Amino acid sequence: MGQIVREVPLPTLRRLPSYLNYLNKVLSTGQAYTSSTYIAQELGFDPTQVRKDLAFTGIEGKPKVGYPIAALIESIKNFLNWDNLNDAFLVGVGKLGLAMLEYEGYTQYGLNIIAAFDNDPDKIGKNYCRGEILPLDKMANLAKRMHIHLGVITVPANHAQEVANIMVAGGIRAILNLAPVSLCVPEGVLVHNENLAAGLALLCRHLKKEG
Amino acid sequence: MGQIVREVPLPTLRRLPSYLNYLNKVLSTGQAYTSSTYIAQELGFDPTQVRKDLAFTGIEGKPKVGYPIAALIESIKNFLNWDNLNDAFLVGVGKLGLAMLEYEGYTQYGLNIIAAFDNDPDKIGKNYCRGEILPLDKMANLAKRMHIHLGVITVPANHAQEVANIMVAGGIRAILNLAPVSLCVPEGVLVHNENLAAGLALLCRHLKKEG
DNA sequence: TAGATTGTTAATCGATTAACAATC
DNA sequence: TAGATTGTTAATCGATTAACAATC
Repeated sequence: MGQIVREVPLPTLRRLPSYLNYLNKVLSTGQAYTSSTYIAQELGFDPTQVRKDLAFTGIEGKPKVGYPIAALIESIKNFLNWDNLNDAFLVGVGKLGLAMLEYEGYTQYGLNIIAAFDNDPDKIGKNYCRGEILPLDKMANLAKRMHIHLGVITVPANHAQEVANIMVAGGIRAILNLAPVSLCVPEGVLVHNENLAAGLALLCRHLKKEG
Repeated sequence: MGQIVREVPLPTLRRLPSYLNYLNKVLSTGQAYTSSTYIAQELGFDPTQVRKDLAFTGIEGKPKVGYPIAALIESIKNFLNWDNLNDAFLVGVGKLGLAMLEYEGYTQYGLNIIAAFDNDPDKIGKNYCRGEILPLDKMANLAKRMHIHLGVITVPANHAQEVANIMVAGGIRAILNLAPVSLCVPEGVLVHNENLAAGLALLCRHLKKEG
């Protein structure tokens, strides 16, 4: 697994998008400043935690006043690399893949899927909302040529590792894996497994406890 | 012996599905026993952690031998309430909602979506793969009558809280929220927010660091 | 100023990892 | 038996929360 030197705590990184959501909401009301107390109350966090999290992004607050909202949003976005879109390739144009391709909102989170691949001859050449489905065997070369570093895997579980290998061969260094398996990748490549199993475990266990 | 039922650590709960994945794979090779060492190696965990996690489900291993795979799978499934399917209502038949409805694999994770709701007149009455889309205003009553306790939210962010309120009114006690907002629900109701923002934060930050 | 708020250091809490006796 | 493995207690690590001086 890709081992990374981690200067920012992972929980902090995971919370930053929540701050962004809240801050955007408050900004649209015309407010200019907000404080860790308000943010914490709204999101159910601890105020100290909020201050520490935000400090990682480099923002400086003003005692008595709080944080300038617009600057704070920029600071978080910059920290997450969300001020520039990260171009990505998606592999696996099934139902889930198509839903990903057609959803517009991911640009808000720095993700810009610019091409989709599959190895099903029935799909290759077909058009989706924003382009044509390309053959999987062109992916690695294209990724190299276009300097794509982010990949999205939406193939069935039994093909996910194979696709990951191809992505790595194409120079991709960060993979959003929506297949329900954990993947092996070399050092330096980061995989994030996003599948519903863990969430359902929490929810189903909760229901079991409550009877 | 009469044990104090200690609350299960959340990280443990999140890891249990990974064990299940691995164990099912090994079971299909015909092996009867496996050990914490092997499991840990395969999944990149610590062997002690594996033993502690598994102990929470009530399984007992045999020194020198390890854990009986079939029994362990049953133990985990039972612990997660995944041996019985949890019937669920889904609200919001957009692209993502439809992908959820058409994917068959969630039954493996204890989820069984038995009805889909929307408030778009153009969608109500239309059929998806396994049924008819129902009007949202029938949802709360139906949930009560059918004793549905699990809900899936796949509406746009700005309607998610409203839908959550209706679910709670209908007696739903566990919500899988796929809209990119955090929801307020009363004590006793568990919401799991499943959106890609946190994962993308990790991946995009990784790319930024690596240049 | 007075009071709210930041930024930081210290204390607490919980999860992970290490050590090891008991087991078959 | 001998050696691998479990289950449990102790040590470590990291994140959260508390306390508080500095600030405007």
